[in-house]
Amino acid sequence: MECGVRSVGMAGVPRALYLQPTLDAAKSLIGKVLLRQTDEGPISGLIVETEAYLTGDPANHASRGMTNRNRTMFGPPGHAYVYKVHMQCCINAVAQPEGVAEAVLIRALMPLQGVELMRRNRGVDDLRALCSGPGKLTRALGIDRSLDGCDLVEGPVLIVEPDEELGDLGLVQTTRIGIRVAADEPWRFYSKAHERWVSRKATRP
DNA sequence: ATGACGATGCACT
DNA sequence: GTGCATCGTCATG
Repeated sequence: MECGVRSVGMAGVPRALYLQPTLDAAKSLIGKVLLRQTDEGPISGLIVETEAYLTGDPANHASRGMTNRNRTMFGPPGHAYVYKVHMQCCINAVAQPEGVAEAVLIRALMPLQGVELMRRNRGVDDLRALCSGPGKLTRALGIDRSLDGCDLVEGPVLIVEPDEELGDLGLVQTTRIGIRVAADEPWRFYSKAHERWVSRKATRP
């Protein structure tokens, strides 16, 4: 039986997850499932890598106030902030009560459902390359800016519990990737048990 | 109207 | 490790 999703129409993880301190929310999202419902069926993957973006953090898109691009970050928790960078889109879960504007970037997935759709969407065959980066995984799941603001508790993009117990993940905490400011803050998290699926391993333990 | 700049990915050394 | 394609967004004039 295929792992990852029970049925279409299920609810996402409770909104309370996104009201924890954002670093805790980023840890809690490791081992959950990101699910996109499409006409051709579900596409999903286990969240294995995240990053937190906090208040007063110069790398946070919201750190210089609300703009047209980042307005979703200032909205209610548990919604998807989808933004474009270069040619890619990236997806975040908005954390904290409305107006606070913190978020968790989803950086890598272990593919679960809809792998052939992912291969078609990405135009690559290698399973390990399908979702091992924030721009790769959105492309694999068919997520673009039209889904900005979507409720991750209700869909059509959701974060749900995995349907099997995962055991010990061995959470790794390390520095964030691809930023020029606040680059030393250890606000990236990944599952050591799923290290082969992450975008990049920690350089120093 | 225009210029600077990416929370990237990929090709290449 | 380095270089760069490529374009939406934002700040500025």
